[in-house]
Parts: sequence; structure tokens; C-alpha cells
Amino acid sequence: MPPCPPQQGRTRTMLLPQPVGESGPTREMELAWQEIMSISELQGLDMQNENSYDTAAVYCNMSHMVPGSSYGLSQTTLDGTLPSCSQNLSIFNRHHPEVVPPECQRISAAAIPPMDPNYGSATYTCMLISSPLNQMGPTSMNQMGTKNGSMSGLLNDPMVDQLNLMDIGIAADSLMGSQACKTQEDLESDSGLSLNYSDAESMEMESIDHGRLCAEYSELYPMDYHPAQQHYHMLPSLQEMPITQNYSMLPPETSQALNSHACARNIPVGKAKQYSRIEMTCNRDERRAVAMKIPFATENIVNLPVDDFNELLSKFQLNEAQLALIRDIRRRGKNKVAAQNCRKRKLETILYLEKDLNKLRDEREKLLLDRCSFEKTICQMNQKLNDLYRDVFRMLKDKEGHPYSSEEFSLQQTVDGSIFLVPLKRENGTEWPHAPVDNSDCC
DNA sequence: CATCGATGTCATTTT
DNA sequence: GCAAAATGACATCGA
Repeated sequence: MPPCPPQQGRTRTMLLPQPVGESGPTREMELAWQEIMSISELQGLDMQNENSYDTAAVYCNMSHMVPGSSYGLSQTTLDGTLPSCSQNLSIFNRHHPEVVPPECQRISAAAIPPMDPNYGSATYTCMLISSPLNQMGPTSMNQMGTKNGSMSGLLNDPMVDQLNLMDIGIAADSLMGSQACKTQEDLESDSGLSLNYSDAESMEMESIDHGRLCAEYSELYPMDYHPAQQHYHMLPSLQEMPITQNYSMLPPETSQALNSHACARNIPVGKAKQYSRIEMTCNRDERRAVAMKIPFATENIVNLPVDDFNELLSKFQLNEAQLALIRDIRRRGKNKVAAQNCRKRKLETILYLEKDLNKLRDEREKLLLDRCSFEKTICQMNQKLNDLYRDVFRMLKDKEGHPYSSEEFSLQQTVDGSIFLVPLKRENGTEWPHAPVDNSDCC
């Protein structure tokens, strides 16, 4: 059964019961998001082709957007701008958007509040203004940084140069437009057996775009996110380039991470490209977790022992949807590892059986040779025995000194080793023509 | 365009 | 009887 289309997922999501213990602002944020989605669809907004969007307006608007509201980012990136600030993740550690006033979570082109750096949604802010910054050059950028407090920290960040490399990928993704997004979506619909969508999946399909996911994920897992994140943005370019170029375009730590990842798993470098897809599919659950605001890493969800896992769950107030997603993530993660181990065992079993088969074949060949040899030896021994028999029989004489006829007598050996001369046939009613030879006749 | 290998996922079975 | 692991089957992707 094919995966549910986004519309169905949205419908189902809306039909879901109110999550237990969900806070008002969070719920309101989701409703606001659904409202945004419905407005976009009803008005037939072509977000990806709307090039005439006012950058300044977006800037101001996005500066107040919470990470959960990310449509503006798509527009901006599709404008061909070069988002450069998706990396200032360490600066803004807030993940949960609940701290942002709910009224700021709605996109309203008519009433855009002035930018408030205290909100610190700089991930979007910086990504949006990165293009003019890049065009202005370092001097202008610094000047702007002095004017804008929220940017100063970033512009002075030594990571900026490094991060610009990421922008190339992001820009490439942006320039690819909807096709790039679709490619990613296609990648996410990995298995046609995904029968039941969770809330997170619905949210992911409907409303989660690159920027938000990058930002939220990076805020949650700043150390682990880079390879997948950057490859995610690099996808269109990567597909058109040799693997060496792919790696060369990635920031050093990213290519190093990918290479080390490949090395750690004994993956030839040439296979790393395929593993990049694996990385992306692996991150699908992570994105779902982000979408559902799971407050801990999927790595822990999957790898922790049962007791530690339950202890971890008990530390957080999680609603049913979150718990369901966590259980799914844990089940999928465990099963993924189990499948990998299972395949590994299967391959090892096949190798072992092939080895065993070859060994048995060799042993069979050897046994056949031995058999031939033994049969030959038996033949020779039989020949010798016959010769010896004839010699012995020829030496036997009766009382009159005549030799026995081999057609009438034969030599027989008993269990105790005694040898008798036995007549081969006897006539009815007559006695044996000759008495059996005693041991004295035995050779 | 068909094929194959690798992988993730789900359903089912086994432990 | 239940949970976790193991496994078969299927879909997808890239080469």
C-alpha cells in the first residue's frame, strides 16, 4: 500500500484526539501552522516560484518566526539567496518554541512586528539575509553586524568561512527549487509498507522544511547533525558529481565525518555515496522526532537498555503521540540493527556453508582416491591370495601321493584359524571320497 | 530499460 | 503470555 499522501495525513492528524497533557501554546502553535498550511493551499500560493517576495519583509517576518514556522525560509532559499547562518546553532540553544509568544508564531504579511533580537530566531534571520551579506563582502557585513546586534556574534564567528561552504549546498538546493524538495520527499518515502503515519510523519510531510529541521535538529543535536544535514542540502549536486567532488565540496569536518563513518563501517569510499542515502533515511526518524519535539536524541531512544530507556521517558512529560513515535522509532531502530545483523549472519552462514561445502568436496575427492587405492590394493591382495591358494593346494597330497583336484576340493578356514580340505560336492548316499585334511595338512 | 545489490520497513515467527 | 530478537518479504534507490 503506498504511503498516505500529505492531504490524508493532515486529515488524520487533525482527527487525532487532543494529546494528553499538551500545553496550550503548543497546541495553538500547531493550529496556527495548520492554518498557515490551509491558507497556502486555498490561495494557491506557489511558494517556490514567488520570486517577487519582498526580502525585507521576509527578513522582518522571519525574524519573528519560531522554528516551527518555516515557510518563509523556503521562499527565501528559492529566491536564490545564500542562507549562511544555519550554523549558528550553538548560539541559539533554544529548541522549544513555546517560549515565543504565540502571537508571533503566525505569519502575517500585513502586520509584521518589528524585529526583536531578543527572540533570537537567528537561524532563519541569518539564512534570509545571507544573500545580501555575501554580496556586500566582509566589510559591509561587519558594518551591518555592528548595526544588528543579532548578527554581530555570527559575523565574528570564525566558523563563518567554513559555514559558507554549507551555503553552497543550501543554495544549490534552493536553486533546484521544488525538484530538490521533491527528491528529498521521494527519498523519505522509502518503503511502501509504511502503512500508518504518525503525527510526526504528517507534520513532516506537510510543514517541515529544510531550514526548520536543520535549525531544530541542530539545536537538539549540534554534534551529530552536520553530515546528514549538509548532504541533505547537497543532494542535487551530489547526484551529478563524482564522489570525490562530492566530498571536496563538503566542509572539511563533513567530508571527514563521512569518510570516517565509511571507514568505521569498513565501507569503501566509493560506497559512501550510497551510504549518504542511508544517512538520510536514518535521519527520517530524527526529523520526525524533531517534528514531534521529542526532547532527546533518537540515538538514545534506540540504543538505551530498557531500564534506562524507561527512566529517560519518565523524566519527561510526553503525550501519547510522542510516546507512540518514540516507540516506533525504537522499534524501527532496533529492527534496523536486527536486520543488519540478520543479513550479516546470513552472509556469514552462506560463506561458512560454502567453505564447508568446498571442504566436503575436497574430502570426498580424497575419499574417492583412497577408495580407488584401496580397491587396487584389494585386487593385488586377492591376486596374491589366489596365487598362494593355488600353491598351497598344489602341495597337498592324498595318502597315495596324488594331488587333490581343485574341482573337487577346496581349502576352508574356520574361525579358530584351522584349515580343512573340504570336498566341493558329495554324491548322494556315498561317503566323502576323502577325509578332511587335518591340521597336519594345513600349510 | 532491465537487473542486481544494499538498505529500511513491516509482518510474522522464534527465542 | 509477553517482550525482544530474528527473519521473510517487499519497496526503493543507485549503479
